[in-house]
Amino acid sequence: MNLSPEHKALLDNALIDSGLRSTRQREQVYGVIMSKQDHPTADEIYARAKASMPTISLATVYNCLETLVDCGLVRQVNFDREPSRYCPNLKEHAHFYCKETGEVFDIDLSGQAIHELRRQLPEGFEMESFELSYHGKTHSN
Amino acid sequence: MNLSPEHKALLDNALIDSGLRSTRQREQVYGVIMSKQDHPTADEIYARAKASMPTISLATVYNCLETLVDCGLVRQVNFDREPSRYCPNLKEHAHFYCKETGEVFDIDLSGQAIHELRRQLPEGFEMESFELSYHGKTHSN
DNA sequence: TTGATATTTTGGAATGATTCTAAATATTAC
DNA sequence: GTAATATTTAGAATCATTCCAAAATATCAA
Ligand SMILES: [Mn+2]
Ligand SMILES: [Mn+2]
Ligand SMILES: [Zn+2]
Ligand SMILES: [Zn+2]
Repeated sequence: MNLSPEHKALLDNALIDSGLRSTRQREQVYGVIMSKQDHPTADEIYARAKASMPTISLATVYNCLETLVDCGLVRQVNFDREPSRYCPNLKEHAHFYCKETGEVFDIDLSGQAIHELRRQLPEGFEMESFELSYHGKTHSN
Repeated sequence: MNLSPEHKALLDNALIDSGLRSTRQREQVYGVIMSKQDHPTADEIYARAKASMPTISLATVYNCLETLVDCGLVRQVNFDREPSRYCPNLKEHAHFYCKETGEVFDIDLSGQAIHELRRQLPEGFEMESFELSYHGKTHSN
């Protein structure tokens, strides 16, 4: 019950580029992730997706998530060994995990910070991606 | 079959400080981790430990690892959802994961880089730790 | 359209790292 | 020593995720 025309087009193009088909389930899962700016687990995405598509299966949610991640439309985010979370924010950014509430926050990174991160790699290390996560508590105020 | 007197003292003090007992198995697991500068999984640590202590169990390895991590003597390192790895390097550092070989490398971080990382956090986020991991390939030469 | 073909979805079984359990051992305190 | 406490151990349980094979669906050519 969502997915803007822009996102629909993004999805279809990405799928076509990968030689994959556009399906109701893929739209639904992508829509669920895009419609809320948070970091849900597969289970949470399954629950939200079922609300307007009661027949979708958990296996399909996992399949769609893998597809979306592989197409670069969604980011997979892991904290320690907890269940994976999925992030709609494609900008290069970090995550803050609050150990009190379990909430996850996006943290923007300055160009300078990203540059500095790259600079740490010695000769011979070809970085393709990095993951930066902060753990701590948030002052609720 | 290892563990320098310095490490033995470190271990005993840390255990005492936590109200825990010094045992052969804890020494063995700590010795295994300290005796090689790499990032073994629990299974690998189990295999190495068994070489000189054939009766040690995998459950005990897991128990010892948790104890050592909680005492701050060893770092637990995770890449995506792969089995946890354990790191003897207590300095604040990052990890480079080579997607070709699966090897893990320690990456030193400059004070400037660490400062820059801290600087990214907005008001209200109290960082207790951070994890930075790079993914890519290494030029073998 | 129609049917052939390739892809996707689905429910349920399998996987595998880790954790749990409860009995056997080891360590510490008295 | 003996009792009290902590630790180890083997095996069972957990649980997120992956695998499987059958049913449903999408695509394409005629
Ligand atoms: Mn994947
Ligand atoms: Mn732990
Ligand atoms: Zn995010
Ligand atoms: Zn390390």
